[in-house]
Amino acid sequence: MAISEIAPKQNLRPWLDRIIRGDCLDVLAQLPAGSVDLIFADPPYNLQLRQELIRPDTSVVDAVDDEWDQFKSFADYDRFTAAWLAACRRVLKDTGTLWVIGTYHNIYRVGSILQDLGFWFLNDVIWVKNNPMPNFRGVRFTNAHETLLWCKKAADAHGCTFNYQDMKAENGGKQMRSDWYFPLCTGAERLKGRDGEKVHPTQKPLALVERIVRASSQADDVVLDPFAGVGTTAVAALRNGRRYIAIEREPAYVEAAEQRLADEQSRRELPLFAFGS
Amino acid sequence: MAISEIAPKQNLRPWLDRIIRGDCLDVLAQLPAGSVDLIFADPPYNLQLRQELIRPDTSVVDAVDDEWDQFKSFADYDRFTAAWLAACRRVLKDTGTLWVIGTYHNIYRVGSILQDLGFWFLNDVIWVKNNPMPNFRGVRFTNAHETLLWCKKAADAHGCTFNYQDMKAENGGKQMRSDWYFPLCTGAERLKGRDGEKVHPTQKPLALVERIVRASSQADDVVLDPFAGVGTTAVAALRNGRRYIAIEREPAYVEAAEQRLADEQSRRELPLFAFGS
DNA sequence: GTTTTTCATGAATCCTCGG
DNA sequence: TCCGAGGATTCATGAAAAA
Repeated sequence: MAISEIAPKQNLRPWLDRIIRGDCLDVLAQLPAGSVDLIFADPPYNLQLRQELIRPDTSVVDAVDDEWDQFKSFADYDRFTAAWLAACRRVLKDTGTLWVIGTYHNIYRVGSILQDLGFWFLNDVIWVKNNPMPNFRGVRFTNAHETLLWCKKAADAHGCTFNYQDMKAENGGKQMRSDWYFPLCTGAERLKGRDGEKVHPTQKPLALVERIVRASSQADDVVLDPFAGVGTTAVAALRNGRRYIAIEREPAYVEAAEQRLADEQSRRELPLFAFGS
Repeated sequence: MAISEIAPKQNLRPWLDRIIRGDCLDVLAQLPAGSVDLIFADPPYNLQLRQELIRPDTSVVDAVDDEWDQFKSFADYDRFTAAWLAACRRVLKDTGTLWVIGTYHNIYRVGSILQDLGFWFLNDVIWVKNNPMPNFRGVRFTNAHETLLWCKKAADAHGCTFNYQDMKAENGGKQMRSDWYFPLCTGAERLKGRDGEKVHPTQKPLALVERIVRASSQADDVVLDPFAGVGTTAVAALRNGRRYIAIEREPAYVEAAEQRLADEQSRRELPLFAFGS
C-alpha cells in the first residue's frame, strides 16, 4: 500500500496552509494524486473586450484588460482549460468535488470540457448580484449574475460531502436552492493597494466562497484553489476550520494574500473581547 | 436581385402561422436563407436519468423519459445540436437573434457549440423558478433555475432588435436584468389530455416566452420555433402581433398545439364583452 | 455632531448611419 | 472598409464632501 493511501495529508504538508507562488500546472504536477477534498477555481474568463466603454457621464469603465486574461482564440482557451481541469482531477480524491465560477464568456467552454473529462455535474448555481454594473448603452439586459458549476469526479463517484442540513439551516429552514444572492465584493472587504486602487480586478465575495466551503467540505478537509488571487478561498477555509492549498502566479496578488492571511491569523488570535482587558 | 431580397415574407407564406408537422432539419432545409427575425428553441435536454426517482412518501416522480430525449453519448447529442443550430443560423436574418433554453444537462454543450458556429452571445438569462421541485433525497441544492442563451448571428452583426424601453417599463422603470422570475407552467395554463394527464412533459410558461418575443422582435416579425411542442411560442407570437413558424415532430403535440391555437384565435375574435350581447 | 449631497465604481464580449 | 457625426444611454452602494 502506498504511503499516500495511508496518510495523504502527511504528503501534503509542504503545500498546506500557505500561498504558493507559481503556475498552477507546475504546482499541481507536484502534488500527490487523490489528496484533495475540495477545489474552488476562479479561472480567467477570456472576456474578449473590444473597445473602451464610456458611461453616460462620460467617465471610462475600468475594464479587466489584464495580460492574464488574454487568449488568442477559443481553441487556445479550451486547451488552457482542459489542462488545468485535468490536473485538478488528478489531485482530487475520488470522493472530492470541484467548483468553477465564470460568466457567459467562458462558462460554456468550461462546462463542456468538464463533461468531456468525465466530471459529473451535481448542480449549477447562480450567483445573483444585488448591485451589478448596469448596461450603460441600453443595448442588452443588465448582466446581473455569474454561474458556478459544482461537480464530482465521475458519474459513479460516491461519498461526496454535501452538508444538507447546514445549508438548510442557512436558508431559514428550507432547502438551499441553486440561486444565491450576494452583493459584489466592495467596501472594507475589497483589498486596496497603497495607492488606494483595488489590488485584484475580480475579487470574489468572501460570503460566497464560505458558503461553498461549508456546503461541500468537512472540518480539517483540504481545500485547493489553483487561481488563488488575493486569497479569498484561503480565508474562507481558515474561518471554517479547513486546511488550504492556494496557488497564485502573480507576485502582487501573492503579496497581498499573504498580508491578508497574516491579518486574519492575528485577528483570530486576538479576538475583540481581549482588547481593553 | 433574388426575390427573397425583395419580399422575404412572401417566400415564407407556405410555412407562416401554422404548426408544421415534421422533423425540424427537414423543414428548416426548405425555408429560404436569411428570412427569419427571431428563433426561440427549447430542444431536448438529454437528461440522462439513471433510475426512477422516488419521493420521500414512496410515490414515483413522473420524469422526462420520452424517446425523443434519449441520446447515446455527448458526441451524439453534440452532433444533433450542431446540426439544428447550423440549420437555424442559415434561415436567420443577419440582424436576427436566437434564444435557446436548457439546464445543466445540456446547456454547456449548446453554449459551446453556439460559439463554435460563430454565434455571439448577447446575454445569458436565468429563469428563476418560484416553485421548483425540491431535491427529494437531500443530496444536492434545489435545482431552481433554467438557463436561456441569447445570441446574434455573428460578433460583427448590427441592427439586432432589443426593445430596451419596453423591457425597462416591464421592470418598474429600471433596466431589465438577466435574472427573470416566473412560476412553472401549471394550473389552467398547463395543457391536459382527455385522460387528465399533462400533454407535454416540459411545457414552458407563456409569460417567459412572451417576454422573449417582446424583448427581441418587432410587430409583424417572423418568430421561428424548431421544437414547438404544444405551441407556446406560437401563442406568444400571436398575442404580441408577430407571425410564427412552428415545427413539431410528435403528432400528439401537433394536435394539442393546433387545438390550442384554434382556441386562442376564437378567444381573440370573440372577446369577453361579446358574450351575452 | 448630524444629515444631505455628491461622487466614484463594479469580470462589460455595450450604437447607428452616411459618406 | 474606415471614419466621423449624431444621438441615446446607468443602478446600487459606500465613501467623501458639503450643509
